[in-house]
Amino acid sequence: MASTGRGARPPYRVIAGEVRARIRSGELRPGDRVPSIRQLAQRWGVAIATATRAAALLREEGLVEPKVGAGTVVSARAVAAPAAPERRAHARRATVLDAAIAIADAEGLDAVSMRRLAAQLGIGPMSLYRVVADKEELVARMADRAFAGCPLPATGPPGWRAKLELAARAEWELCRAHLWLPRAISLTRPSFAPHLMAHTEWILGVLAELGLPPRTRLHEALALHSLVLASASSMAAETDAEQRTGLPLGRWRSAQRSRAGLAVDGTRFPLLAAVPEGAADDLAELFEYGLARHLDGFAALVAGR
Amino acid sequence: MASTGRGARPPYRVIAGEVRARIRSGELRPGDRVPSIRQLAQRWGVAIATATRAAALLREEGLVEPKVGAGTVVSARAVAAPAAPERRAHARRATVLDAAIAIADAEGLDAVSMRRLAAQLGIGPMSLYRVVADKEELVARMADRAFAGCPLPATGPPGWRAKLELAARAEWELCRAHLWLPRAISLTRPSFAPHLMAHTEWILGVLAELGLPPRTRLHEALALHSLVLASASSMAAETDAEQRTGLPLGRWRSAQRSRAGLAVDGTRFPLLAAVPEGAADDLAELFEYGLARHLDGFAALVAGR
DNA sequence: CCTCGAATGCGTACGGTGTATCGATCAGGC
DNA sequence: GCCTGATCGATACACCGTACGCATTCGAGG
Repeated sequence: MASTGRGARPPYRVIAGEVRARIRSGELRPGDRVPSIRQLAQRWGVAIATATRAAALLREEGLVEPKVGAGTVVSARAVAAPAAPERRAHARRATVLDAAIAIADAEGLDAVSMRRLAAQLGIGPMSLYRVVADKEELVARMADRAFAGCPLPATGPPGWRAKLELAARAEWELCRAHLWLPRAISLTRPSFAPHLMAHTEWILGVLAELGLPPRTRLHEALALHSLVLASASSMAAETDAEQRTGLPLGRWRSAQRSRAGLAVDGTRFPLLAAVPEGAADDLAELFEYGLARHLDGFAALVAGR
Repeated sequence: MASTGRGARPPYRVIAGEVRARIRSGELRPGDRVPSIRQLAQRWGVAIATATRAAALLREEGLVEPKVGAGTVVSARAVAAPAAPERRAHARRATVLDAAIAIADAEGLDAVSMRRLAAQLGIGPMSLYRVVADKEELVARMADRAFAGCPLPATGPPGWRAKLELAARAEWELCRAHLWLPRAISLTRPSFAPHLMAHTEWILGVLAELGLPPRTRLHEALALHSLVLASASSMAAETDAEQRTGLPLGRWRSAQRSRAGLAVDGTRFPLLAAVPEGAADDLAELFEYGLARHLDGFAALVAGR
């Protein structure tokens, strides 16, 4: 939760809202010039940067189009081609996201703070907010960009099962390379980013030939996705904890047992205690188990109709 | 990551380490008195509380045994039974955890900060650290306590499938009641807390009759667990985002589409666009779909041997 | 009785976080 | 040379987890 609570909106939002209302009401019509940034700043008694932020908000919403040197006008209808500054921001984003991904890969997602990232890039922390609105958006875009490294072939192997396995394993491998990915994705709203959507689209394409109702197709695609993420986030939690405590899983378990004062050895949880040492260590094996069972079940569904 | 980085250990750990070294080296032998708390405090130039903390650490490790009124001596071998103060801490923990759970239920896991929780209880923030060592431990214990509200019958319905469905749905319902649970659990090391272990134990009990190798049994139990958590964490992310942005999923999607400048409507992702509106909204249905497919697949595995 | 270990509570402080705002400067159309 | 919008570095705020200091109390040996 941000420092600004539920009710108190920051000034730049108030200003943007006022202008937006004037546009909506028809007082300002398409083509009209909206108050300049300095006019806004003076009118509201705020700094230029604040007025700039309000203007940027309106621009992002597609309500206005800035003409450098000639003021800002109310845009005609929808957004035209993204203006030059938009393209520039897009280019900057790439380097910012790459740096953020590098940090997350090396030291985990928690190490990616705005200050740290800015320092890495040699810029001020606040400069990042010209490229992303939020930290949340930063993380979401990181996840999407990482997903770009998970390309699926135009024509995969023959058979739907091999194709689905391919897609699931590709995503799994991606999560293995970027351990922060599952956390970043589960923070995002489901299927936000374009590359992630492309992945889902590919799977939907595989499912299209099977004669299932569209609702079922979507369920299957999302279920596969969840399957990968669940295993991957276990793996991430595991290696993360291992790094933090310095103990591998086995040793940690026994340490916890004695500390918690639990008599785990047979008396309370005999079956759990009987599990062979290190049976859960190989998360990849666990993932393959879950995938196999799920696809077996799905095959039964497909064959059944 | 805590403020104390990798290298700089807090003083109380340094003190404890020093004493520990003297015990390990044989300079202090079992039965010998270790320096009193006040002696330690004076010797290191720290407050009594810090020396107490160091002594508490050694006590927890079972290296020393305090004799009230007669100093602290190096313990003979292992730890004796947990003393009365341990019980008192246990009782206090319950009220602390209940308060924390209440906050998390009402306002989400992020609203549970040490300060906030302490304020709720009318105590100082630091008093919490007498009951839990960490925020991490707090969250883990919260999850475990919540899991206590997920009791499974001694003798469930007939048939392994009905029993597994019962267990999975019980966990699902629990996550539905406590939306923060999936996040809290995935932060914890897998199967840490006793109640969670009891759940796993119950499932292992169901699987015991099927004649599968132990490794497979564990895989199945963990797979079921993951299945529930994956769906539940999607649900949590969804309702959380809905609260924050105030938009339900459908509206948010269209807003994002226009903002991101994506032409989603058919040109780039035709299959995704063709999915009926609101098909992914019912997470419960998605969960049931995943559960059914998985159990079908597992049934095939059971029948196959 | 006196002293010691333990528990408790409250206050302060440090270093971190995300991000709103300020003030000044840079680049380009009229 | 005006004005425009774009950009940057620095400051500030509120909050976080938690280490540490200090004062007090309790209950059990010596």
